[in-house]
Amino acid sequence: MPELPEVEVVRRGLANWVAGRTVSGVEVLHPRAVRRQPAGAVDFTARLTGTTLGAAQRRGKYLWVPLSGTGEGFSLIGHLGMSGQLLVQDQAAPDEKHLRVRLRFSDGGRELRFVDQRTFGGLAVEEAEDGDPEGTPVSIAHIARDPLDPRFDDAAFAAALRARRTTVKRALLDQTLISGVGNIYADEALWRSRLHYDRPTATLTRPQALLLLANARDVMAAALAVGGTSFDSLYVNVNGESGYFSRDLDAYGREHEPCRRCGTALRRAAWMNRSSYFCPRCQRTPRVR
DNA sequence: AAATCAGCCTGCTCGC
DNA sequence: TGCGAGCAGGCTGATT
Repeated sequence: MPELPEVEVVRRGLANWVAGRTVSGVEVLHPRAVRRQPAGAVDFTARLTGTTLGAAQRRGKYLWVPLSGTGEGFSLIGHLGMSGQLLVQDQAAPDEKHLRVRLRFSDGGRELRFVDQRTFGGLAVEEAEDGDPEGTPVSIAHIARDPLDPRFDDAAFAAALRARRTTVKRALLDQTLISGVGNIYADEALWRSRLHYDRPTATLTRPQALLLLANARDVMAAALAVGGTSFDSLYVNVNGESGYFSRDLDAYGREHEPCRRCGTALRRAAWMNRSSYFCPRCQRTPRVR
């Protein structure tokens, strides 16, 4: 499941392979893939056809590609959801089973395909938020900056985190507070910080909040570095089977395996319809809830 | 206003 | 072998 590092790999791929190319044709094979387009697939196709793609941008897990020419002022936005992939493919390559959207280009080169098994992801063409100098699309503007963004404000984050009346993992997954963090990197950052997922945010000290942020940033940067090395330049995709599961995870998916700090068997707890992996010794359960 | 959570979606694995 | 349950879980929108 793509989180910030995986989406960043895709962004780089888009910047390398589709920037500067003009869209000659659009095919929507599943309407759900463009459900965020208010006027539907026909409108999506019309707005995209004939435009030229710019350099891909990213905030958290969202991507957007500014359009020029007939699409000036608009962006193609994308979210991979749980299972989305953006692939640069030969036109002759057979359609993927879960191919949802196809973009062809006027140069006759490889096409861009949006493939998504579970259709939690999607594409849309959207205008920039009014007055935003960075051209952030409307539906992305409410998302907080991510920790790899140079303009992320560490001190403001620490203060906002401590002001919340919730628990720390919920806060990490709240994309309006900090973006890009998903279930995997949340568990990794908490393990590195020796914090239990149910720790009330209000009980964190400022140094603890800053340490948690630093750990989240570090683990995502380290994953991005690994993702870069295993990135297959033939594709602009995240391929779950080709190396991203070999990341050096310390917590996620390691139930019953020894903690790399203290040797205690890690546990998995059901949490919010998902799982939390933690060390019961290093990450003590908060006494008061 | 902030916090919470059902629902969306498909493929795979497991137990019976 | 078939079948249902459980699991993977980010985000939207509704509710409290």
